[in-house]
Amino acid sequence: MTVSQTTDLLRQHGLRPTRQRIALASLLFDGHPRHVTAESLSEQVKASGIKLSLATIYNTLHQFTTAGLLKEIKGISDVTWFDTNINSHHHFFDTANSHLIDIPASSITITNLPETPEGKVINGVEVIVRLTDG
Amino acid sequence: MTVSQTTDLLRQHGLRPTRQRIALASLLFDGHPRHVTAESLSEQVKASGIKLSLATIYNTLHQFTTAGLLKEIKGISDVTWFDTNINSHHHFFDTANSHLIDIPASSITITNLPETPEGKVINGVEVIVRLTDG
DNA sequence: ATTTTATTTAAAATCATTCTAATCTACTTG
DNA sequence: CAAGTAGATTAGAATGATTTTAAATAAAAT
Repeated sequence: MTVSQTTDLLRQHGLRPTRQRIALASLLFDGHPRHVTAESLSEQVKASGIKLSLATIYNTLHQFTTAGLLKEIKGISDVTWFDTNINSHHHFFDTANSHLIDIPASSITITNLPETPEGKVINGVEVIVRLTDG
Repeated sequence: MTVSQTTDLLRQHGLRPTRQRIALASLLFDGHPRHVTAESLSEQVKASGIKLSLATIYNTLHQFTTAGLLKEIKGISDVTWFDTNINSHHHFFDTANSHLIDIPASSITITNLPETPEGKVINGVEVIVRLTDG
């Protein structure tokens, strides 16, 4: 993606095409699917000789997410939950009040899962159904 | 559950029945399913007039988890991930190296999901298939 | 060119969680 | 039952991810 294409992309999403956003968008939207953390992206940025503050990387990742250019993989809030139900099961997570509700394992069927990568085994499957006020 | 029953439960799982563990086990294993964070449990503890350090609550939650009395709801590690794939899809999470691999949404089927609670709507479904070296 | 408004940044702050090192308590052995 | 020892608890410091603050800078509008 050229700088001018990146500029257009940013403008189309209501974001000023700053030097920093252009640099990050160029790294992120090269056509290959990519999973990044603020830290991993910061390392890529450094490796490519650009200097950006970590705060800007956090800001930009959130702005891109709000703009619909990225998706945040959320899990269940940012704290660790423990469950007295030790059987295999899943959860509703009510984002309005951070409450969890159990979903029986029997409610979820997984079909045509891609092959697990060579040398790896499945250790657990966790399904989170995120609820908001309707 | 009586104190002596709680004591037995702890011993059966190789844990010394200390005052603190008995207090926490009594709160947690009252027969009702329960979802707690260290913080929420700490508040319950305070509300019931007992004094325990937060470090002990963290220690104990992990010990109970290791002993198989609790299950930790893990999500994807402890950092926030962003994905350039904005379509609905799911993930393998390789715990050995913290790598994510996309799973197409079409691979997962959800059946007989319990009714969503009154006034709530489903905002998203996230499936995490945890991988370990096998 | 000037002004307005948004963006970036370094540094401090925050929040969940873990670590440290000292004290204490449960279990074991004499 | 009295010590001893291994394990547990704790306050407080440390850590690590993320957010906030407030000042400096850059983009857009006039």
